[in-house]
Amino acid sequence: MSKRDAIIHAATILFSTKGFENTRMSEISHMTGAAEGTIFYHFKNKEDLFLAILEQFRQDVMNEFDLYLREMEFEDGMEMLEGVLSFYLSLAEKMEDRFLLLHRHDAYELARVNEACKEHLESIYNGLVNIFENALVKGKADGSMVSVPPKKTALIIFSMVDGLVRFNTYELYDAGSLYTELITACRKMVRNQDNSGIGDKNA
Amino acid sequence: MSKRDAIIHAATILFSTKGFENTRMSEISHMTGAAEGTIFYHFKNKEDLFLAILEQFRQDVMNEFDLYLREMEFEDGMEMLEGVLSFYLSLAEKMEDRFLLLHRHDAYELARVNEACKEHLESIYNGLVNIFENALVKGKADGSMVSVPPKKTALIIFSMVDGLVRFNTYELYDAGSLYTELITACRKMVRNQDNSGIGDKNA
DNA sequence: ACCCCAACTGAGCGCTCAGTCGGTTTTCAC
DNA sequence: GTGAAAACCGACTGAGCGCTCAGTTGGGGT
Repeated sequence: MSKRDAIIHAATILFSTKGFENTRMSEISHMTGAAEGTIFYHFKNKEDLFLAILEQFRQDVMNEFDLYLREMEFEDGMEMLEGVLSFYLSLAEKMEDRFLLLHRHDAYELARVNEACKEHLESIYNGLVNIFENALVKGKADGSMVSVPPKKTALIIFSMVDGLVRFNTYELYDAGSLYTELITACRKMVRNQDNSGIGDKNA
Repeated sequence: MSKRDAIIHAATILFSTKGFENTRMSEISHMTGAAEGTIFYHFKNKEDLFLAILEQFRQDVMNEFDLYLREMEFEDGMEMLEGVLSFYLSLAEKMEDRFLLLHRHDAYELARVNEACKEHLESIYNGLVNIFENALVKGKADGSMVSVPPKKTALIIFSMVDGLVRFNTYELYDAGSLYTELITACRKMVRNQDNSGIGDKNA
């Protein structure tokens, strides 16, 4: 592992757990065994290091999803949605620290003044929401779901699952025990079962 | 308005928009006209000031909900859920800065080392989730909803609405345009009508 | 053997900022 | 009016931190 990679790795953990501001360059240095000067040799400043981490995260997440979607074959949109949901949750567990990074405010702060950062963030979010949206479009086409506005519904589903992951990292509730309820809730939201008009056929 | 109140007010805005770490005591001083020494006369340190803000927020939110629930009379649980949802969203707009504070990571960070902070946070979240839960229990009792696990469903609904508010503050999507979809989604999740055997409550 | 240069080093500079302290003003009970 | 306490003030301190820079190292090319 090169010094540069080691620095990115250590900084990811520290930025995630302690936050950008609360992480000292000296800590990263100490954790990697690299001198402080070395960090500034590879990254022009602390902010630049942060962006490198974000970019790496984006690539890794998208790669994971690409691989997953390529190797899976879904019967219909409903099945795809469920698959994508649970894969998202497993990813959030597997890459826990970096998801935490996304759930901090540091990146959004930086995005206000740094165009590159804003692009990274939007690209990450759009990528994720698109995956859900694709499932919804597929489900609509094959009749496994009712006709819902795909983009908006995707956003709602995303905010739901993202919120749960957040609960977990905040350690306020055990979100893990909510996974089955989450899937059930999503299914109810979009399933095609009673053919009523959208929501107004009350028994 | 006393100096102390002015300090809390200014600090709330600054902590919300700039974050705890990024807010200088000198800024709070400048914004209020109070000298820096005065801030430390009223609050023993920066952290203590932060906790005072949190506590104030908790009280205000709970007061608002108490008032709302007292003056409203709901036909059934379903109506209550919708009312509570939209009131939550309007509150988030009205108290935008303080909700932003809740969506930052500062408080959760502090909660790890500060017991009082953790208690404030849990009390805020439990208070909010309970409100949704009460609506679900009511709906279950009066038959306007299917039988769902109230606590878990309340958590899911809460994470959904909270996620939307977050989108808004992050300015990534216009969550406002999603409000009607949100209500629809919730209704589908819990409504009592002919379901294909999942939850079978009678009309 | 020699050079070159990318990689790396770490002491230290310049600055920032939470918190202090000695003092002044305001308030108010008697 | 008087005294004392509460409220307020702001220059100052000192620890901490991002970043610099002059110098070292080591491996590959000739």
